[in-house]
This record gives sequence, structure tokens and C-alpha cells, in this order.
Amino acid sequence: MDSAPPAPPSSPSPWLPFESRRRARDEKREAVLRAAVQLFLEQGYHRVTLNEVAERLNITKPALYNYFRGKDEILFECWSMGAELVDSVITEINAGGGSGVAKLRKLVHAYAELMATDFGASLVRFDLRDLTERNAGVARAAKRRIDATFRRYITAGIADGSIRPCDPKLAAFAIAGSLNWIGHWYRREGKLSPTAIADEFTVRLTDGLAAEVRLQATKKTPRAPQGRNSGRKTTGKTRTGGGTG
Amino acid sequence: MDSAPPAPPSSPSPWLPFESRRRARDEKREAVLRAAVQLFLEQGYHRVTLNEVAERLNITKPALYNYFRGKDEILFECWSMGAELVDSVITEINAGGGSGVAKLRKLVHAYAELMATDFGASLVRFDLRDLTERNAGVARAAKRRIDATFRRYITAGIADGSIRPCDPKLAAFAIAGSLNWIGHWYRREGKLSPTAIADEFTVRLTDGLAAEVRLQATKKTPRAPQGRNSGRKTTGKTRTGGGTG
DNA sequence: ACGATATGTTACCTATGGGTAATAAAAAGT
DNA sequence: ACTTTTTATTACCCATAGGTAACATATCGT
Repeated sequence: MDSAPPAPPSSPSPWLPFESRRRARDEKREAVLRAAVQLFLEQGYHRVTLNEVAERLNITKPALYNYFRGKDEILFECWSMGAELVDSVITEINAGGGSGVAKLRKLVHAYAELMATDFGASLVRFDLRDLTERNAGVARAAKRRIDATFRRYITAGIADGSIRPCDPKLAAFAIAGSLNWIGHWYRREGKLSPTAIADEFTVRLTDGLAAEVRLQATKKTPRAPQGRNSGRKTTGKTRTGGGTG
Repeated sequence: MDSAPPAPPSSPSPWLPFESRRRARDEKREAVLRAAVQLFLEQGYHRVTLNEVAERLNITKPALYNYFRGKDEILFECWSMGAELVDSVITEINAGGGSGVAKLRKLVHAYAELMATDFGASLVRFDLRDLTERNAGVARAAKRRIDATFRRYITAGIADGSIRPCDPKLAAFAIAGSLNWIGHWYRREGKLSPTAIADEFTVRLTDGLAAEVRLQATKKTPRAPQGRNSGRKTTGKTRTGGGTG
């Protein structure tokens, strides 16, 4: 409160400290979600207060109630944003063709990239028990649909011969587990880009399942049929995130 | 509060409602941890009150402070129990011999089984941000050791030729992710026994990495390796847990 | 311009639950 | 038996943070 309020450097908030406020409702709603999801991921849902969320948007707590019924609804809407992203990915893959393993690879790749986004990570970092019973039900249903999709692609792959026989349920658990975990260790500031991670995981996770072709890891080795590691001497310390969890 | 207190059916609490209280201190301390970890996993740390923990042990909240400095310390001690289990597993594997892939398989198997225990699951279900900075530091260090072990076995495997060349860091992430996720979906009441899961994951997760032998999945296992669940009729829907997460 | 509506603000309420003080009752020491 | 120490109980404190009421100010339709 010293001199004039020069507006904090990069403020991606539609509410300028005390100025023009004429944006569309939906735009503001989404701005709340973007601020909230970021804080929730940073500090954890229970440690984030609505005052903090509001403050980051240059408004005050009660203003939030113009857009949401309460804290848990904000959480749910964040989660839903992620779920919609996954749903649209699935819809697109379903629309296209390809063998079982091809579809599975597409899903793995897209899902891995999603886990590196805020709304994507919220799918696996938020605790559904923080939602109302009603919303938790919706969320569980969405999760089931996603899980079913993994299994369906695997089952289809086994049927069309592109995937070696295995238990679709456990295979789906193993794959989804790896992918979901990305949401826990990925850090924007790390050296691994989302696409690099997605590329690698697509190979790693479907390699053991594929019936025929063995995909090569994207290690740049121009020729080498047997993925030579691109000279990286694995000098330990690369640390991107928490490692095991 | 009607008739005489016949002591709740199966009370694994050293504190009988109003009777002999002469157990050793450590035994009680651990009883607190067992009750706490169970509640924390069931309902989530923030939704569990110390009153609930105490109530389950037939005591009152302040009594807990004879054994712990506060709620967060209970959480930390639960977490530590899990960490110690992993550490002892690692110690044992390190003591034995075998190729890189052999050690990795041992670790995967044991870790998978651990994820099906309360203290094991607490390793990945608890939020380290709920701990004091000091304890969180200890926990992070432990996690790093575990992660390093995965990478070391993989690196060793590549060196001794038992594992195909790959990026140890990402491979470790992929494997640990799958395993950690077990802690999220495994349910005691489900039909999958911990060993069945461990067996399957050991194959699934190291299959794509192994240089030579391709292990065979445990398919063909007659049916229940273990799971004679008291006559549960297994009607279609198998659902063990949340599926994707 | 001018009400009506949407969107903010300030000031407040209150349930919750971690933590503590004072005290009583066992266990253990002598 | 008695004191001392450990361990439990009852009664309380109080900071936090979600939520609400009452009021203010833009924005908009006409």
C-alpha cells in the first residue's frame, strides 16, 4: 500500500486490482479453477484456504461464492476439467482405427502428457473423499470409464493378435499405475519434457505386451537397432522429482 | 452403555475398557500406530481426529500425548514403519547375490507385497507435506534411498547384461509407479491376493527389460492360489478397487 | 438517466479439532 | 504401607477457516 499499485508483474487474473471488471462469467469461473488447481497441487487441498485462492485473483473470499457453492465444489470442478481432457482423448482414439496395441499406445502417450498438466495431475492427486457423496460418485464413474478403456484396448489387442495374452485387468493396473504416478513426480522445472516422458513411457509400458514389433526407445541413436543409450553416462543425480513417490 | 462391557468382539487394543492396564510401553505405542494407520488410510489423515484414534483404543485423546508429541508425529511414525520394512527388504536383497535383473525382481516382488499392507501403503498414501519440515526431510531422504536402489539394480543389470540398455531413471520411475499404485487400489476384501499381485507384477514389470529369458506369466494357475474368500459368489464385476486410481 | 441484476466488499458467526492444565488413579520403587 | 512416577481422565483453550449477512458498486437492459 505504498505508491500506486503497478499490478503484480504477470497477473493472469481477469481481476485487475481495482479496475475494469467486465469479463465474461465463464472466463472468471475458469480463472478461479486455474488458480485453485495450482494451489491445491502446490500445497494440498486442506492446506489451501479460500482466502489464498481469492487473494491470488485479487478478490476476496466471498466473491468466490458467486461462482461456486463451496470449496469442495471447486475441487470437483478442477477434477472434472481433467476428466474431460481424458474423455476427449479417448473419444478421439475411438474415432480413429488401428490395432489394439496401436490404440493402447495412443492412449498411453496422450495420458502421459496429460499427467504433466495441472488439471491432468489433479485426476490422481486429489482425494475423492473430499468431495460430496454425489460428486464422488460422478468421479468414480469417470474413473471406471477410463479404466475400462485401458482394459478394452488390451482385450482388443489380444483378440487381434497385436498383444500377447495376459490378464487385461492387471495389465491395465500396471500401465495406469505407472502413468498416474507421473502426476506425482513430474515437475515443470525438471529436465524431462512431457513429450519425452510420454515417448519413453509409450515404449516402456507396451513393450512387454506387444506381440510382434518391439518399439525402439526414442534415444536418438541414429542407427543402432538395439537401443544404445544415447551416451548418457547415467551419472546418478538427475533428480526430477520425488523419485519413488 | 447398557449392560456390562463385554469388550468389543475383536479388540486388538491393549487397553481393555476399564481393566488391567499394565502392558509395556512400546506395545501400546505400536497399538496406537496400528489404529492410526488404519484410520488414516480409511478416511484420510485430515478427516481423522485424535479423538477417533483414541476412541478406537478405549482411551481418550490426551492419553495419546503420553506416547507422541502430536498428530503429525503419529503420521510420521506410521510412515517410518513402512520405510523400515522396505529398508529391511533392501538390506536382505543386497546381502544375497544374483544378477541385476534377479535383484530387481526380488525387489519388485517384495515391494508389491508390502504395498498390500497398511504400513506399506502409508508410504505412498500419506502426504509428506503434513509432516514437520524436519520429519519431511527424513522421509524424503528415505524415498531417495529407495529410488536409488531401483536405479542401482537396473544399472547393474545393464552392466552385467541381464537387462537391455535403457534409461535407468525412467525405467525406475515406470516400475516404482506401477508398484506404488498398488497401495492405492489394493483392497483386502478383493479377490487378488498380495502374492498373486506380486507374482504378476514381477513378470509384467521386468518382462520388457529383461535381456534374455522371458518369464512366463502365472496364467494357468488353476484358480484361487489363496483367495478362498468365504464363499463370495464372484458375480461378474470383479472390481478390486478404484481401477485407474 | 435509472432501476434491476450481477458482482464485489467488510464484518461477522461458529463448528471443528489440535493441544494443554489440572487432577485422579494405577504401577513401581523402597 | 508410603512415596514417586507413569499413565489416564475431565475440563478447557483458542486458532483456524469455511461459510453467511448486510451492504456497496459496477454493469446492463430499456
